[in-house]
Amino acid sequence: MTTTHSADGAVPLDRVWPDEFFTDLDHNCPVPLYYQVSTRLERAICDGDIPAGARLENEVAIAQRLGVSRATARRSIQALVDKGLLVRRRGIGTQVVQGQVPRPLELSSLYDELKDTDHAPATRVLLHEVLPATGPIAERLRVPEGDDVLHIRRLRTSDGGPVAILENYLPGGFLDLSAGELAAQGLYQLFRARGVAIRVANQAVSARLVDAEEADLLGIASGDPVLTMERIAFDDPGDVVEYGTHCYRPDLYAFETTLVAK
Amino acid sequence: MTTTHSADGAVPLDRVWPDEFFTDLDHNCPVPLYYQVSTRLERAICDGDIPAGARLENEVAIAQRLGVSRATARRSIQALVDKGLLVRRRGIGTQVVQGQVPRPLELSSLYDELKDTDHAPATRVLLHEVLPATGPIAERLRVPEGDDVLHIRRLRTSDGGPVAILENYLPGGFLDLSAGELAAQGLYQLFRARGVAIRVANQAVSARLVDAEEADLLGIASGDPVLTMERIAFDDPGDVVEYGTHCYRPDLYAFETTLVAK
DNA sequence: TAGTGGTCTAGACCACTGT
DNA sequence: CAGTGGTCTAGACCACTAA
Repeated sequence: MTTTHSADGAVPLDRVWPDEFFTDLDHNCPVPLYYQVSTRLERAICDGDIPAGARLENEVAIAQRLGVSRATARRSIQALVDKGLLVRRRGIGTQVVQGQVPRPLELSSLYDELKDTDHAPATRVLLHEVLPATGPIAERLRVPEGDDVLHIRRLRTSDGGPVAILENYLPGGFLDLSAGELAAQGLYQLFRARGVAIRVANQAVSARLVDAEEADLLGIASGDPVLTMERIAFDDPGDVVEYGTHCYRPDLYAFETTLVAK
Repeated sequence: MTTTHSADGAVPLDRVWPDEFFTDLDHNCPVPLYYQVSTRLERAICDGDIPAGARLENEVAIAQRLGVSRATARRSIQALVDKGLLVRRRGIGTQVVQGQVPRPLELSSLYDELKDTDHAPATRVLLHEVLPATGPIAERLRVPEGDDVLHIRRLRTSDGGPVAILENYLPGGFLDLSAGELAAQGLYQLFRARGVAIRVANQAVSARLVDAEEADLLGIASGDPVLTMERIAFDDPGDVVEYGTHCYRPDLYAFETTLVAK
């Protein structure tokens, strides 16, 4: 067998690197080089321009072709390894993962998810009140008991049908969030608009039976199950931004994730 | 205010770096330097030896103290940033996240989870058969329809009580997995023992009502809800290793996760 | 302005894999 | 053995933040 083929349509086993996708790298652009490479490479893979199972050229060769250091090339590749698109094996090489399309999804809001998947999200604000934090709420929001917090309850619909009931508590800094704002945008959008970036969140997903009021709101029968999610979200400095307990119609919603081993 | 305090018990606002935790770094050890630093640093944070909210010394100083390059020190810190324990801000510094203990949890098996949390997991094999793959199963396992696959159904108990019913299909390479092995160990343990490393998994969590047989097995009433999980797991080269549909008692189990924003 | 993290380079040596 | 990814170094310049 020779070492280099060029146009064998069937199974390109030899090293692959499509230079043509990387002609417009800009070393003077404010966007980092590794990111430019990474995004282009990701697109080439997702579009199938680099076929599943293909072996990439080795890192030093890639770095040379791109005109960047090996560290930079490596960092670009690492980003896709972390996403589960590429697999590295020492002594072997780097390979595109075999057929599958691992969806991204992480730490996003229901509103964003629905919007991104071409559903039309809408929100009805069922409750909007400021009250002093009771024990359990104060504990979860990490504020002193008795501090004013915002308590909201929303019905989230998608394409007109009810999908979830979202109950949230927010600490003192957000008392001025209006019902109008909450009806028009997702909670996490409002956070972003205020310059609050969610950094970490702890969440637990489970199930229970629906209660009568929820059944009515969600348009399901009493005795039906609901999917539940409880979440505490933290901002950059580690302060609690939101505590929420949500319940979802399990026939309309599931928590889908792609997990990548460390 | 002076720039360096030493023993002000209350609020150590100045830069923090406990040299004493890093006296045993071994440059000749096969375990990577960045990993040695990272694990020690993580423990110091989790044990509270570096208090929540503390600001770390700057990266160049840390690197000097450790006797490593800045890149290595940086990589150690980055690992903890990815875990949500640290926050970096350009022009400001690196800070320990304010009070919380984000649990790890990612791509692990129920068996491991129970074991790690000091519960005693046990497995009863309810079903163990080899059969030709029907359409939907073949599609999910990415094997030709009619290929032999292993179909298993297990009851997982914790401290003697039933927690979940695990139904799985495995492709041809695993037909020889015995019922005895499955009773004694978790599925993912068996994979590891065979040198199969799970790399990526797609999973969806939802809820439904329990059926009569399941209710009996799980020791709950018919009409009760169960938490469901469906998962397809891929190994290093991207081949499907396992397809499973599980159902859990929601009063005994929840999917807990810590999400970190990219 | 001085200090911080964010990026990048051009080397180097090693451990592992196949032949 | 030669080739691969994994790690590490010692520099450098930049963008951002605060005083």
